[in-house]
Amino acid sequence: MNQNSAYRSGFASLGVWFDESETRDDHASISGVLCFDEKRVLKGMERKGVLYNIDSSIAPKREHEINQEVLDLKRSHFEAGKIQAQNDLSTPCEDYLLDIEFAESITNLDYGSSRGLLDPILESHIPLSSCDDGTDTCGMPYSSGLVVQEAQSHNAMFGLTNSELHDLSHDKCESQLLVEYNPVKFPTAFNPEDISNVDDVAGFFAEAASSEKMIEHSALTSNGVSFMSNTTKNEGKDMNCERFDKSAISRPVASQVMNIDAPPTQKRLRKPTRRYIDESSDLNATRSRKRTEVSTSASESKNKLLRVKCQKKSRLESMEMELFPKESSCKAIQVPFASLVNEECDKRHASNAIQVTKPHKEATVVKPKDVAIAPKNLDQDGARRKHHRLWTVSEVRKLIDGVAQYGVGRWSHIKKLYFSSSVHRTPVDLKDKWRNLLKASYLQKQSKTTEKGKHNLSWRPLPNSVLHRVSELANMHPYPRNRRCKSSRSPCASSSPEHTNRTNIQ
DNA sequence: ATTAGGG
DNA sequence: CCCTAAT
Repeated sequence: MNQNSAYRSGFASLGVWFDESETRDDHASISGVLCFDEKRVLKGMERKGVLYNIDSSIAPKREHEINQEVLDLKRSHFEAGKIQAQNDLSTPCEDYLLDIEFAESITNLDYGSSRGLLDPILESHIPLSSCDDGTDTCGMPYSSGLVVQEAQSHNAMFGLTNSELHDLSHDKCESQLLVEYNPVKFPTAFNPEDISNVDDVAGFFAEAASSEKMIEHSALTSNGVSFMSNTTKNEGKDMNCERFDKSAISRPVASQVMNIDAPPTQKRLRKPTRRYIDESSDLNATRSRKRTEVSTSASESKNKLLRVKCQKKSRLESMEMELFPKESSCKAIQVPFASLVNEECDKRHASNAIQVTKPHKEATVVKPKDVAIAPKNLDQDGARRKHHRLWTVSEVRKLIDGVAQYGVGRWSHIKKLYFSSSVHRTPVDLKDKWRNLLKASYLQKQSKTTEKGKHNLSWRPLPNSVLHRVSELANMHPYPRNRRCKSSRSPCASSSPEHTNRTNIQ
C-alpha cells in the first residue's frame, strides 16, 4: 500500500527501526508508531502519571455524554496502562531507541501519510461515531471543515483502540496504544488558536486532569472497576499536573498537535463564503478605484465583529469559517485590505475632522455618546462594514431640515441637497438615522415623562432643540408604516393632509 | 435606483 | 450598519 510505504519511509528517515515483515500489516505499523509516541511522551516523566493524565485529558469533552462504550474503552486503557506501568522498563518498545527530537522531526511528516495509516482502519471497522454525537466532543461543530478531519482521525484512532484493544490487550504494545491514543485526540479538543500557546495547552491539561478525577472515579467505580479508580487516583494524583504539563508533555504534544493541525493540504475544501467573495471583490474594486468610501481600520473592524455576532446565524457561521482558519486565505485578504484601510482612513479623518470641528454648542451634549459608541480595538477581520460614522449634531440638523423640507421618505433628495458633500451618508443612511431619531425622541420623551432617571443615560441625550424638531416632524410625517406616534400628544392624527402636502411639494 | 423594513 | 424585498 502506498500509504504504508510512504509512512514507513517517513519513519525510516528518522532512523527508526522498522520491521519489514510487519509492513503489510496495518496493525503492526500502528504499533510501531505508537511505540514511538510512547517513548517520546514518556521521556523524562513518570509513566503512571503520564498515563493517568493523558487519559484524563479526554474527559472534559464528554462529561455529559459518556456512554458505556467509552467507559469500556477507558477501562481497557487503564488495564493496559496498569500492566504497562509495571512492565515499562521491559517493554519491548525500549528497543526502539527513539530520538528525543522525534516530536520535532515528525513535523516533517506529511499529514497525508499519517492519515493514510488511519484510512484503512476507517474503512474497515470504525464507526466514526464511537464517541460523536453530532455536536461533537471537542466543542467544535463538525461542520467546520478545519475540524472535521481531525475529528475523523481521532475517531479513527478511537475506533481502533476500541475495536482492537482486545486483540492487542496482551500484546506488548498495548501500552503504546494508550499513549498514542491521546496525542491523536488533542487536535479535536483544542481550538487551533489555543494550541499556538503552549501555556494554554498546559492549562487545558490541568483542567482536564482535575475534572477527570471526578468522572473517572464515579464512572469506573460504578462500573465495578474500582481497582482502576484506585490506580488512577493514587498514582495519578501523585503526579503533579503542573509539573509535567509545563515541562515534559506540553511541548511534545503541542508540537505534534501543530503538526496534525497544520497540514496545509486540502484543509478547506469548502467553497468560499459569500462574504468572502464579496470582500475579495470589494477589495479589488476598491483598490483599483481608490474609492474614498471605506472604513477605518480599528473601529471598523470591531464594529464588524459586533455586527457579525448579531447577524443571522447563517452569516455568522460563514464568518466564523473565515475567522478560524488561520490559513493563508485569511491573511491574503486581510493584509492588503488593512493597508488599504489605512490609506482611506487618513483621508477620511481629514474630512471628519472638519465636521467635528464645527459642531454647535449642543454638540457637546451629543458627542459624549457618540464617543462612547466608538469602537476601541480592532480584530483581524477585514471588515467590509462601513466605519460607524457618528452622526454629528450638525448632520442631524441637516437631516431634520431635509425632512422638514422634503418630507419623510425622500431620502435621495435630502441626500442630494443636504449631504451632497458627505460621501459616506447614503440615502439609506439618512433613512436609518431618521428612524433612529424617531425612536430616540420617543424614548427620550417617554423616559422624561415617566421615570426620567432610570437608564435614561443609556439613550444618548439628544439636544432638546433637535428633539423637538424631530417630534414635530414625526407628528407631521408619520414614519411610513409605523405611524405609531411616539409623541405623547397627538397620536396618529395627521396622516393624509400632511402627507399629500409634502408629496405635492416635491 | 429608491424605499421600507427587518436584523 | 447591512441586507432584502418591493416598487
